[in-house]
Amino acid sequence: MSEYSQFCPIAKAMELLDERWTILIVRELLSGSSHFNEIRSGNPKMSSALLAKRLRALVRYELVDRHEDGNRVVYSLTPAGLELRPIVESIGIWGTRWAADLGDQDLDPQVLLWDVHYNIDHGILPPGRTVVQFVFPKAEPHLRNWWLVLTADEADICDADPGHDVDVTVTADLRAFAAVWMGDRTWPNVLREGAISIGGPETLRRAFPSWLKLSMFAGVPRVPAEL
Amino acid sequence: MSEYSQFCPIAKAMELLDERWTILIVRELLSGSSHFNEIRSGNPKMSSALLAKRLRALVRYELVDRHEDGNRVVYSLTPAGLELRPIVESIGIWGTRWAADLGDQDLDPQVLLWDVHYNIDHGILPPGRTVVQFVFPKAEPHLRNWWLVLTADEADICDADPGHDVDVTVTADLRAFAAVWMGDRTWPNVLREGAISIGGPETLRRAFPSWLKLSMFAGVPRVPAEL
DNA sequence: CAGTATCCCTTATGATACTG
DNA sequence: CAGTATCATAAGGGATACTG
Repeated sequence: MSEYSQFCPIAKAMELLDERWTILIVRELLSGSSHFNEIRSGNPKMSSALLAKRLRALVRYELVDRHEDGNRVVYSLTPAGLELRPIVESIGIWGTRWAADLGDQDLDPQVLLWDVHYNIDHGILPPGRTVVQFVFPKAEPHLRNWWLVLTADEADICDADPGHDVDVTVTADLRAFAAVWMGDRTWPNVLREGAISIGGPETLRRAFPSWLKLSMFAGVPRVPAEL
Repeated sequence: MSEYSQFCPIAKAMELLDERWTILIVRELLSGSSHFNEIRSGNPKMSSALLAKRLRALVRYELVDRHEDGNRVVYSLTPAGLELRPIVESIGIWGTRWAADLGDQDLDPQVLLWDVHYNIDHGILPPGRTVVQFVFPKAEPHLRNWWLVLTADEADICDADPGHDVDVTVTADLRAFAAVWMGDRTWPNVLREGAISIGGPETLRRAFPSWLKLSMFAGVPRVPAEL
C-alpha cells in the first residue's frame, strides 16, 4: 500500500482499494468464490503470484479472512469487506453506462462463462444433471469448447470434456452472447439472426435461455444515444 | 490505461479508475475545483507532472473536459464524470467506517483546510470580510500558519499572511481539529480540554464553530466498537 | 490445491528545474 | 497559471518453473 498522506476518508479508502486487480478480487468474493483457484477462474489473466500477493494484502487490511479448512484454504470477506458491495455495485452500474464498449480482447469466454455459472436459475432446470456444451467457433482453439454441468444445486464450468452426455449445444458468436448476457440484445433477436444457435431435443433447446439469469447489470438504464 | 481483458463492466470501469490519484482528482472536481492548481491544493503530495498526466488521461477517457477560457484553463466533469459521484461517495462512506485511523502523516493541514474552505456556511458570516488565522503549533514550521479569508461568496485559503487584520485566531492540535471536522469529537469537548482554543472578540469567538459545516462524511454511522 | 521463487523488463513517479 | 523536461530510482508485474 502506498499512501496519500491525507486525512480524507476517500483517500484512506483508496490506499487500500486502488491497486490493480483488488476490486476484481473483491467482486469474485462477493459473487461467491471462496478458493484461490475460483478467484483465478474469474480473473484468468492474473498470475498466481500476483493473486497471492493481493490476497495477502487484503488479509493484512482485514478485508479478507483466510481460513484453513482441512487441506483446503477458504477466503471470505470480513464485515469490512462485505461492506464494499455498494462500491463494487456502483462501479458496475457506472461501467455499464459509460464503459461498455468491448474490444475483441475483452471477449474472454472464460470470464463470461464464469459469470454465467454463478447466475443459473437452478429452480427451473430439468431434474438430475444437465450438460450444456458451448462452442465459440471464432475463439482461439483452446478457448473454443466449454461444458457447463448443471444440477439442482451446482453449476460447474469445464474447459475439457467432462465425459457426460451433452444435452444442449450452444454455438455462439461471443460478442452476441455477451450482448445478450449484458441485456443489450435479446435471445429471440440473436437466434433469429443466427448469431447464436441452440441444438438438442426441442424441449431443452427451448428451455435453455430461461436457465440463464442475466448479468446483474443487465437491467441498468443505458445512456440515451446523442441525437 | 492497462487492460483487464474482461467484458465485465466492473473491470471495464476499473481500467479507467484504478490508477493512483485518479479518484482523488475526481473528488476535487466534484467538490468544486476547476483549475489545475486548485486540484493540486487538494492533493499537495501529487507532483505537477503527474497531475498533468492524469488529467490528460481523464480527458482522453471523456470523464473530464478541458476548456481554455482566455488565459486560464478550466477543467470540468463530463456527464460520465459527474456520474462518478455515487462511487466516490460510497468510497468515502466506507472509508469513514473502516479506514478512519489516521497516522501522523495523514494530518496534512493543507488538505484539511482545503476541505474546510469548500464547506463554509457563508449565510451566517458577519457582514464584509472575516479573516481567521489557524495556528497548528506542532506542525512543521512552514505548515504552521494559515489564513482563511471569508466573504459572503468566497473562501480563500492562504499559507502566507494575506495582510488583512485577523478577526479570529484558532490554535489547534491538528488531530483534534480533524476529529471535530470528521464528526468524531465536538467543539465543546475539544475546547473544554484545551486541544483547540479560539481567540478574538467574544462574539466572533463564540460564532466561529458554526461557520464551519463539517465534513460531508461527519454524519456517517460508525462501526460499533467490539465488546 | 494453493501457492513460492526467480529472473527480468517495463512503468511509475519523486525530485528538481525550467517556460510562455 | 498551467504546465514541460529530464533524470534516477523504485515498484509493478509477466513468464516460467517449482513445491508440499
